[in-house]
Amino acid sequence: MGASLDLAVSTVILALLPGTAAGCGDETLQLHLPLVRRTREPFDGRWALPGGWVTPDERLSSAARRTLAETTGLRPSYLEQLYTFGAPHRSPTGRVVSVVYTALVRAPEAAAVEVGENVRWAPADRLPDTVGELAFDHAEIVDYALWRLRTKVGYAAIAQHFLAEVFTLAELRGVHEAVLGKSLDPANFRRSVAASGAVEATDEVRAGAAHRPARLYRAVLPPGGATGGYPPWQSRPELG
Amino acid sequence: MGASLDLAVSTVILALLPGTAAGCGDETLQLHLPLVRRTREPFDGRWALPGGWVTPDERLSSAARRTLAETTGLRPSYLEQLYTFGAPHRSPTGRVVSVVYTALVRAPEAAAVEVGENVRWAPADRLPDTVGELAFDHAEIVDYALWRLRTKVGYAAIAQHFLAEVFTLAELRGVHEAVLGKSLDPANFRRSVAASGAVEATDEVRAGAAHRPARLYRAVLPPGGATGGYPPWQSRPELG
DNA sequence: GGAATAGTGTCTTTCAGACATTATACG
DNA sequence: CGTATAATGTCTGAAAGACACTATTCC
Repeated sequence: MGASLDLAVSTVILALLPGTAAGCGDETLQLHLPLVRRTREPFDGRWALPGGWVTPDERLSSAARRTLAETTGLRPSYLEQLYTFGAPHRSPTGRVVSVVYTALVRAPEAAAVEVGENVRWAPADRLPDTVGELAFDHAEIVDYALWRLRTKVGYAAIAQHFLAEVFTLAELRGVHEAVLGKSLDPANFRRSVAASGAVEATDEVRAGAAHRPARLYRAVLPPGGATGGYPPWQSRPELG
Repeated sequence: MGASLDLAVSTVILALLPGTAAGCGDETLQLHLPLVRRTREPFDGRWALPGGWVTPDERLSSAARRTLAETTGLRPSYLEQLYTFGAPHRSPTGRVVSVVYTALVRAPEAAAVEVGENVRWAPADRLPDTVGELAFDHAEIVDYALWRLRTKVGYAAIAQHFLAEVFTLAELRGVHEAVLGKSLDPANFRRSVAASGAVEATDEVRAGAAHRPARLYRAVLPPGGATGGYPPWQSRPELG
């Protein structure tokens, strides 16, 4: 029946880490992703997205979770199917179709990744400068994942997956600013987030800084009780 | 390397046809899709989405075009990857991963489809009433395709793919109304379409009706010259 | 009190929606 | 001339952006 081809999953894992880039001496947050170095042909020595083969009995999202855990040890706070890439000559070794996922991880988990000779974090916007050309068509895949995150953050509540369970609005705004690459007006950001109903105030504050303490908020999952009008699943466990 | 599984493509083909549904005696346009009847197990006798297996040397989108042409004879004016479904037990006969595409076809082409014992058009919103339960998870897939079309028609210029090369704004509005299932204010629709830059006026009009002739418009492809800020490809030939 | 950020108020612009009005065809 | 739709004008309310202002904490 089916053709003789190999089905893989790859994941664009994104985390917000302090900008290690040149000229960013400050606390600037920057999108980073973990890459793994290939240790065999094709593209031996080049950096690539974490991934692996799909086994017969697991769902695609489970394969994504498993392979990214195996290669990086990470467990994402958010996982979403991005796109399926299957051009005939993506891989020089034969036909490979890759179902690509996007994952978001929080900074503490990201920091726990054991970086080594064959695993490293790289700033998502400056991949060629830092790690050279990626293997396969992975550079294109990363570009698409970034485009989608940047557009989606405008209408869906996903930025919180970069943060802890409770967070201040300034922290949430920092995430948006880092993702979009521009600064946002604190007052207007506060209003639009409040109006969206995506967060609810807790009765706690974050004190300790040299200014008025900030209230802590928590993400509120689906607006209504149904899917909120967005993807039919994505709020259900997963689908496949 | 890869697991032993079968890779298929299926396509949700959508056309706007006069509503044949009960209670719709008028010119009401309604979203329809062609279904094919299965002639073997599993789901023998049930209706299913057109599709087939991916061959080793064709891109996924080509496989979608080929299989939908083979089963229905259609050649779509628009084709876009929707989602990849791969739950372990979607098919009782073994692991099947389906890359699903959405296609839009114009009414004249749709009318040319040879309907028969094993091919028919069905109204997209009333599938259970007209054709019973679809095979596999195809009902869920159709729901998702409809959801995506309805959300996308709000921000992307895709409704024109249901129309001929030139069209009046009333025709374009009729498409939007049929897709969204609600009527739109002609004046406001005209303004928003003009502001989007998605259409340009020709110097021709459509006369012959008992009222002032309507100007004909043509779709203008990518707003600027680049991708217009939307998916990195989707304006390029195809990718993946 | 000074510095710094949290949080509010307000003005303007933009845009969607409701709806009135004018324009131009056919019969 | 009547009718029907094309196309334009205008008003209103909601939301986004710019920015002034008040509130509260640490030092």
